[in-house]
Amino acid sequence: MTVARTARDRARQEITAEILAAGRAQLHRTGPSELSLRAVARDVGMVSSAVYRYFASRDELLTALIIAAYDELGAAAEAADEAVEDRTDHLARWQATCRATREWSVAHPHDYALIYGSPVPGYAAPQDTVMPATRVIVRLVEIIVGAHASGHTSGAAAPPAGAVDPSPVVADAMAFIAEHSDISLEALPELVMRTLMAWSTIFGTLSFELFGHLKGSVSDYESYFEQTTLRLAGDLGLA
Amino acid sequence: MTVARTARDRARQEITAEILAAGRAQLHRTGPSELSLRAVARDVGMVSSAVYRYFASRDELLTALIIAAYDELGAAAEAADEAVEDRTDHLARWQATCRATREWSVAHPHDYALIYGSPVPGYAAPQDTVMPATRVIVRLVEIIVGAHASGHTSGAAAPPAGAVDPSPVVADAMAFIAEHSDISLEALPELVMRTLMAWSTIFGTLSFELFGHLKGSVSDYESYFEQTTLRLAGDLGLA
DNA sequence: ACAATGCAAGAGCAATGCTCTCGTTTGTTG
DNA sequence: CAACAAACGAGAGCATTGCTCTTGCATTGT
Repeated sequence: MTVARTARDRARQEITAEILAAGRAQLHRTGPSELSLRAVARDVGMVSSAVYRYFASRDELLTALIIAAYDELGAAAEAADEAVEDRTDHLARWQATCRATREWSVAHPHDYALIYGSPVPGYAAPQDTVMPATRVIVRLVEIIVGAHASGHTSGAAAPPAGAVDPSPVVADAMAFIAEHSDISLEALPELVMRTLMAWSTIFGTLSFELFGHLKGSVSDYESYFEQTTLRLAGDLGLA
Repeated sequence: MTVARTARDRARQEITAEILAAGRAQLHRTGPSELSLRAVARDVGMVSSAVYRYFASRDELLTALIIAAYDELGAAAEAADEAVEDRTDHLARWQATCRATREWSVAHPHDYALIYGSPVPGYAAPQDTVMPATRVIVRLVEIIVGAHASGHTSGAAAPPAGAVDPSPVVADAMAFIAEHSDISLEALPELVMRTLMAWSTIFGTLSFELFGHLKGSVSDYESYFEQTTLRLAGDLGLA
């Protein structure tokens, strides 16, 4: 956060925040594709053209909202993990992190759709969004690798017959982790593979729930999710 | 398909199909939320108001396109399964069905986003869409249950310690299968639970791939998907 | 042959994203 | 302190959207 020097700078920051908040509020009422820059302008008592002094386009406003959503979700997940007192109970940490992810998602379905739903066409996520987007999965990786490093594991799911060495497939993911964190996961490609799968399962399940694909198949979404993440933890060898 | 009796009926069916095709084509160029009824009208050489004789609203056009997409995907998956000659090789059938699902999805990303992305706000999927939507998962269930019924299985993943009986959680799904198919899966709640999870993983993975969430983590999407479904098959006990 | 119906066209409404041009306010520089 | 440049808010305007309504024309079944 840069310090606001002049009064104008301060006003600019404030108004920018106001616009973002109004956009946020409108997002909760309508939905990503329905977000109207004019309506946001009305909410903050400005004329539509004035908003363009702060955001060059509707997409730029969306990008800011996307980053905010990623950060909020990431913070919620991290906080839930850190609230677990026994830091060696990796299963509890895993479940808490997953649970917080779901709770934030069902509490903010429109924000969830904004970041995990279909991208708005023609909109390419700028680089600013990638770091906030990784917070949840990075935390999950930390928990899993931490468990394996400290030996708090039971047997993880073994690769089935016919499976090839997943090293080349997950090489990029391993490189990313190696670069952006101090976690060491050399010689654990199968675990990384399973972690990616679990990650996909978690958000696939949430998307299914929030987008209505589980209607008719599952009634108690919370229990279903809980049982799902529990089995994923088992597959990952979390004791 | 009802037989077109009068010339007027025939023209109506033809024009309806033309509108749908134009909508389809436009969808491939832009995206669900960008689909413009006026542009579709222009494509088929009509004025926008004329289209309303065939579809009461933009949402109704979208619904028709959604059903078409579900049916196309379902048909592709079923055809891939049926192309496997050895009907007892349930693993091959599973992999073929999954592979076809992905192939259709990457070939039709916009149609995929239409059915598995964020729903358009205020739009509630009408009842007509639910049966076509179930074709893929029903086929997957058939393969899995068929394998278990005929004994072509190795050990499926066991529920981890602390897991509760998933029966109540998956009761609705079992009731649905019992009603809409002749598959018998009594006393297999854990398998149903794992099947739902695998289903979520498959489409979670596809959503991640198509919506750009795997960028930077996976480079060879095809191999990654293949290895993913292979492990899911293992978890489901497919030999 | 005729009345009823189906249909396409056009005008029109409210709303959208975005651009451009105005004065006005603000901050910096000579 | 004065002058200039940059930032700013307001308003008008453009092209576009989904949708409604009315008006005629063509097709249909009797």
